[in-house]
Amino acid sequence: MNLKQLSLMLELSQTTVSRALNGYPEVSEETRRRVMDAAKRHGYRPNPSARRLATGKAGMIGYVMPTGAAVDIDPHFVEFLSGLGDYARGHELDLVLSPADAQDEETTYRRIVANKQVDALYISAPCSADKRVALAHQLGIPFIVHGRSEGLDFDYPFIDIDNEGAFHDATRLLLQLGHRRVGLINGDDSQTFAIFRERGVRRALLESGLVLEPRQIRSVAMTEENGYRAARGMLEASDAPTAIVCSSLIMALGVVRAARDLRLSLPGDLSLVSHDDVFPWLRPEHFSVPLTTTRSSIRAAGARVAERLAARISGLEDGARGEVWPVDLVVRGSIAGVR
Amino acid sequence: MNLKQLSLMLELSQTTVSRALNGYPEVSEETRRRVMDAAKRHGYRPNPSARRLATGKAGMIGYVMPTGAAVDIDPHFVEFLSGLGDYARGHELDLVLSPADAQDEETTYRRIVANKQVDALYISAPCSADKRVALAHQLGIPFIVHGRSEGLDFDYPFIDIDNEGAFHDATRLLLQLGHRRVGLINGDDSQTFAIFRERGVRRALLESGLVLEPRQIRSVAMTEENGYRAARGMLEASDAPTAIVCSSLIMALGVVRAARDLRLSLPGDLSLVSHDDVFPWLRPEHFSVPLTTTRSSIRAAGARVAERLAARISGLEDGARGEVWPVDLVVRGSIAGVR
DNA sequence: GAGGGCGACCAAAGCGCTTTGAATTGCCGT
DNA sequence: ACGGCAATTCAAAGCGCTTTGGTCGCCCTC
Repeated sequence: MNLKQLSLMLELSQTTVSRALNGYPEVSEETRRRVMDAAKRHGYRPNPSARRLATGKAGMIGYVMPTGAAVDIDPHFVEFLSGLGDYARGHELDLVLSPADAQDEETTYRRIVANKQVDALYISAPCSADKRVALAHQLGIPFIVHGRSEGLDFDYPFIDIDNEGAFHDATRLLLQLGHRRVGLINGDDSQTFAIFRERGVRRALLESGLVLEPRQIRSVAMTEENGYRAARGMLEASDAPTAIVCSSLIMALGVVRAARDLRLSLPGDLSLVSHDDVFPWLRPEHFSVPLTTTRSSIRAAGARVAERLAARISGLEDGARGEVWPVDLVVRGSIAGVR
Repeated sequence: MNLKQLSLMLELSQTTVSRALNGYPEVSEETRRRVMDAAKRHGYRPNPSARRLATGKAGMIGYVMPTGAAVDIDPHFVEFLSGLGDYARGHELDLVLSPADAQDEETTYRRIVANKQVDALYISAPCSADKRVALAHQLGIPFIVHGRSEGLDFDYPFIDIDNEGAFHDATRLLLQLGHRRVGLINGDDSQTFAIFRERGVRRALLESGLVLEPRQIRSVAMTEENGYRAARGMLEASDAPTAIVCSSLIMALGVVRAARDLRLSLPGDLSLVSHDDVFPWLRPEHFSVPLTTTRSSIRAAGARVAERLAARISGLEDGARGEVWPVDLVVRGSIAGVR
């Protein structure tokens, strides 16, 4: 059943039927009702390929996915995707993942924009002066950044959590508990979120007249093993921290293991705070010692990104508004006053 | 630059240019070279929307992603995706994720097939007599199942790992070490992989004249917490198992935690084997006691699925060949002879 | 030398929509 | 009675490809 057949059946022109269906005002209410009705009855659905060709709109949102043998997709991504899907489902928005060579994402961005394969895209895990953000901006495709990029000479729309505030507050709490040597086990510091978190820790320390020693900070890919190594490295040193702030639950697993290997008890010998993106399959309250966390649902962020992308596509949103979400600090058993 | 301009420029018809570009034989080699050359020089790329409308082929592969507030996407998915992307990248194949109401995926399947939004799709985590597999088969769209479904009255193409063999071998090894009470902490047993794994354990036990008691088996969603609960439940019982086989590393984390809480040492008091899908961020060799695992890279499976989907799209593959991959049994410190 | 076959190319008809520009109608004011 | 105007409707021209159904030479065969 295509438009032609439907219009023949209704004894109307394709124009009128098309307009009726797409809510244009210049069609009488009665006609619209008739058309809508017939369309529903015959299960007519406009062919998206044809519509795409005619309008240039794809009805899809895109994500350029870096791939390569050495590239590991962040497990956070799947939770983000859940959220995106939650929203997109109700709006018949599909998501297209375009795999790209991690060394050369630009080609892929250019391709999907030139081909009009998607109406909007989102960019995740930006670094400073992120090339992709600059490119999307320059190509003029609607986009939302999940996270922030610093050092670009234009504004852009984003949603991010208050990483600096979260880590500041976590660190301040530890300081209030009497800790003086606080270590930071951070994610890869080419990424903005890690920079902000470090900044938060530093600011809190500074407020107490302390500084973050280079030995007390590690920036690594967020795996269990890296968490372990980083923690061990710090904890075996002579000026071992009495508290550690850590950027992901997965690394926190490694930190806990390191503490155990070194016969340090939590929270007696070591206080630990981790950021928690809220995975259903690994919860801080179920660690052997329940973990104090800075918590923000990455899934909720996914849903919000989808919502804003949809708004941008339909012209309901424009401009460069950035949204920064506050982060919960959830206190559990893994922190205590310093001995 | 579109086909028309290019053909004008070359003083050839659109037909000939199109054929030259698409490798049809009825164009002279010289002309083809000229065309190819000009296309490259002017950066001509056929408009995919137009091509789609004309051919009905989308140049994309699809995945219907169940979503909903209560639905958690499996973290395995992201690794699978990595693999898929690794292959797809080299072939300019994009993946479209169509979010669907987990209660009613059929509507979404029908939509994407009717709209010809994708040329082929893959189906993951099938259950017995999986509706989606039946539907894809019936709708006649090329597809590959990652995993298997039993109880369908037709054959279909799939790739799966030898879950039964893996769990059989793991269990047999434990039996050879003298264990007589082996527990199984399995994934949700509506899914085929869990059924096969259980079958493998049962078979191995049977070969030693043993049976798997209902108390010694748990089928749960694969979270850390569920692993913990299941292990605790088993280990606190009077006929506690001396060895546990477990379906995922994440659950194994919970099992280890339970053992620790109960002051059971690994492998002294409890032997543990887990299945390992090979995540970069959580490795069995880095558990406090290195874990013996049945190992199979889910990422490799993703790449293979993409490869076969591409082959199906281009007509290089058809029929219902199923591929079953062997699984490594990697022995590490978490198992020992029974005391 | 007529007929057939073949290699190379082309004009035009789709694919199924949206959108432009125009036509038709009824109604109002003057 | 007539021009003007708003409300509806329409025919046809795109969108940029692929594919059908040719044409046009040219060589080969009998």
